[in-house]
Amino acid sequence: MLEKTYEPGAVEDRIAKAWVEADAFKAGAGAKPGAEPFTIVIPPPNVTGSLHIGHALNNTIQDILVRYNRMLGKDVLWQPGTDHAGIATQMIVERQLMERQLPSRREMGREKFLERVWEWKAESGGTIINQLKRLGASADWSRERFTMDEGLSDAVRKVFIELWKKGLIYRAKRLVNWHPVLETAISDLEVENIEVAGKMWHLSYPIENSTDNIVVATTRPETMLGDVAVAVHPDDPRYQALIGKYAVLPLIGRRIPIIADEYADPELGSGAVKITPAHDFNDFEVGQRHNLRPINVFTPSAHINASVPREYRGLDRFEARKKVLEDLEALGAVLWVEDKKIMVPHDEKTKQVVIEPFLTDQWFVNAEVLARPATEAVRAGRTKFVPQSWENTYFAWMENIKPWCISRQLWWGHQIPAWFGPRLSTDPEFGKLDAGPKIFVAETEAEAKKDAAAYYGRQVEVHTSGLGSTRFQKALADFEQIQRDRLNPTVWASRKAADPFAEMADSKVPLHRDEDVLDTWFSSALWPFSTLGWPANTPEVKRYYPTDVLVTGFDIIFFWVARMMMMGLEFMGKEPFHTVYVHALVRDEHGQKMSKTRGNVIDPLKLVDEYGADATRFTLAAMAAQGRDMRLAMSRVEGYRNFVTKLWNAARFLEMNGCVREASFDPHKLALPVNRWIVGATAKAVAEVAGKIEEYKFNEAANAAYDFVWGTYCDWYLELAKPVLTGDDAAEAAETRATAAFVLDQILKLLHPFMPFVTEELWGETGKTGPARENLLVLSAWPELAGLGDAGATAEMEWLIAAINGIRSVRTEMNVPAAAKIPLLIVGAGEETGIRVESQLQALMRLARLDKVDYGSDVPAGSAQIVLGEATFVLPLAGIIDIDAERVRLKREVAKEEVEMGKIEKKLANAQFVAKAPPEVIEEQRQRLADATTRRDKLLAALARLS
RNA sequence: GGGCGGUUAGCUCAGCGGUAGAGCAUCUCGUUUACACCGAGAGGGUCGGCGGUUCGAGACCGUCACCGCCCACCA
Repeated sequence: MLEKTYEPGAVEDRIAKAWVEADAFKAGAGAKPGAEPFTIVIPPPNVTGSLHIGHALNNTIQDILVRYNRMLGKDVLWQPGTDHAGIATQMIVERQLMERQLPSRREMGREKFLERVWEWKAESGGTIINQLKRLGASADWSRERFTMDEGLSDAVRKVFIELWKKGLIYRAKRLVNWHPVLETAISDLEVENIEVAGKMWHLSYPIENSTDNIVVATTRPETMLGDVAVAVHPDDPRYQALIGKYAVLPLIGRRIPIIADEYADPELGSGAVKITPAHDFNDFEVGQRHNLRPINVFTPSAHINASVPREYRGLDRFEARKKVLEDLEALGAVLWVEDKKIMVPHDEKTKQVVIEPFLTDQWFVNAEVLARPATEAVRAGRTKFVPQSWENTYFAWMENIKPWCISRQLWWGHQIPAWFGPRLSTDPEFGKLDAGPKIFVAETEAEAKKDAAAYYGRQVEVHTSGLGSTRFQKALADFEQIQRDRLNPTVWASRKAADPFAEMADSKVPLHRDEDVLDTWFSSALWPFSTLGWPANTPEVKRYYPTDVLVTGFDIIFFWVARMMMMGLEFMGKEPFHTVYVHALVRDEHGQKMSKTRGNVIDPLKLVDEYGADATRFTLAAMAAQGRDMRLAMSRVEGYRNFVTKLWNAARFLEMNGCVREASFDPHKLALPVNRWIVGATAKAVAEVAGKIEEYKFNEAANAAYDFVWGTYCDWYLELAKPVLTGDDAAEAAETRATAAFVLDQILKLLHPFMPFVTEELWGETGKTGPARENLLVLSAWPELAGLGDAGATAEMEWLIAAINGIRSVRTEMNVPAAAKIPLLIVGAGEETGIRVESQLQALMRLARLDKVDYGSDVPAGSAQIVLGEATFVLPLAGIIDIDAERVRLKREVAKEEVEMGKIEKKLANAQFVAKAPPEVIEEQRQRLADATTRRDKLLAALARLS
């Protein structure tokens, strides 16, 4: 017995367990023999994360695709897992240390700290996975992966090394976006430019040996400490005489050249621009063009460093700005200050920390080379974006792609498999400025040592990170010094004289592993194949790569999708998926992006608690229109919760009426029109829903299912079935019971991808009677109903529905009490109407609440009349209805028809229309005109009969 | 400064070349063999403005207005 109401809380847990026990989500579960694979990799949520509404949408869509394809009998793999999320995770654990007043990250050291992060991961890393399970996500949880798993780490190392060997990874001293609080490089994509009310200071720099000045402007005056030039446009007539001369940098006294560079825009400000290569991306390029050595004035925490006069050292960048301005003011070098809205780069996550361009040694991927095939794959249509408009975004970014800085100065992540050592004097780079250390990239330390030993021709000693990089730097410098000394016999002789061990000093080479880790997205980029076991040639790699669909939000097209495309093509030779479905962003009711800092987050788990996972999922699916963000309204969730209840009650109705499935049931052999009609309508709904899912139009699929179940099956079929079930024809009743049960089965399948819990529960409950179920619903086959449908039965039922609607409408308008049963007189009925009335008499009487139906030719005075085909349905309501009201009603109906007729007549009178419109459209219009005219005439006749 | 998207019923949103839709809200009715998380009925829109294409335009094109997002180095 079904409970009176559906209680999602209790049921969902039980159903979830049943699925797990049946291994229903395992790769290949329910697959037909010889089935083709269908693969989706989950966008791995941050291991630190908890489920937000975007995850809920993202995973609901994936689950709909996965469950649907599983029911089609494909060999389905939904590969789940989590991402180690370098920065976010490290920050969480660091915050935890602080809160518990434990030693800080640096105090405890790298090894201890990482142990702690792993502990934390073991404790809380499963949170989001459990939350996904609560949503009903049917991923193969037995295959859960983590981006820092051993296997995935192998893949990362392998890819790094291969790209290094191909020259697609390199190390360079470049300006990067630097996070001065975290003290690491961050991605361009993690920087958000925020407009703030700022100021622009116009500064005057004196010209050397002259009384002249040159005026420059800046929004960041503290950077002037690192100025190395002033640039003017080569054609700017105002400055021709100054090009090649020197300005004297105030406060510092440095002579800086006045250079000609087209970067300077004569239209802007004074036309002269200060050049600070270490602290501005444009200036860096100018500096390179003119061979200017950048002067970095910041420490990693954006305090002033030792390269400037003592009084500024140690100041925070904003304090330094103040002091620099004060001092410049004192010199009279500040000409004027302008209020200005300026774009300031902020850390995207907190939007608090101002990001600095900072000169550091970093690792880069030559993204330009990798982007070419990745762009081509989309151009050629081998990978398609849905909606397609996102392809433009993808192209725009890919075609302007910049080197990808992949190193991060963090501890939590994949440590870069590179070891640094000194250069030998025989090395062509030896002694060159900025040559950097000798780099050994290798799988393991042992291999790095082997390579190093080969290079140096002697043993090497690996300095562990515990040694600290300062000591290593010294060892490195000492080694190189000896190298240098050896090159000069005189120097070497005196050195040997001073130091008896000099000869031995470089017998051991100091080698040190790079302490940096890789950008989290580096490992995410490999996700579609690393999760399948690559670089090992596993059966899964062969079977499930390339995957089918990637379901994601647009915010990570650059971060992730583009990079998976690059890595997939480079290492697997095939694009990682044929379709990228880009879903909407879920916004709050005001259209704002949901975020913790805004405090406008709708917690999907609360929705699940309150309304059930099915209602939550269905809402998200129903609102997932392509190409548009969704604003989530609670009323929608409630409405779809009601839909779940409606389905539940329909099943209860069947149960109460003994509507049990029959093994021998054949939907092709039904006697009653109502049953023939509903199986046809079911087939149509199934085809519609399937088609919409395959087009990724989840909202239309959900709505089609909803309309069919509520609007057709519940509102009409079950109501029409009632008189048959209680009627005295046992055969008809039996057929109807079996049909009702059969259609419910199809409905459960149809809705299962959207509402897995309640449908599985009902599948189980309805399976307790009738033929035994072979499988859980999750593993059952998608309905095969092609070919069902009966035009005659459909026409008859549509006629019946129109008749009932017509009578109901009149009853309400004429204020006939709902409880009152009234007679119906049919006038002018032809043969077809007669047959239909006979066939549907019971249904008509019950649903229209009639007490008898007669045929006649006269219309009694004071009757309400409804035109239906060739017949007029007369409700003799003398004394009950208000004649004037009925006259008004009929006139309104006449007017409606005449408006319609007018429109069509105008169209048909238009020679252009008749000449150019397709014949079927013209025919349709003619038919509509004829119909409207008939209805109008009958209504006029009815009106005439009234008086 | 570029690019993208939006503007349709009171609210949240579908529809994107041939009869304006849904959910919620509103109004009326409701002794009915499931369901009041329900049933029946009703009201409510010149589809942002203007121009154009077309036999025909919420729908296609142009333009304007407002809203939102993404990208971008104005010192």
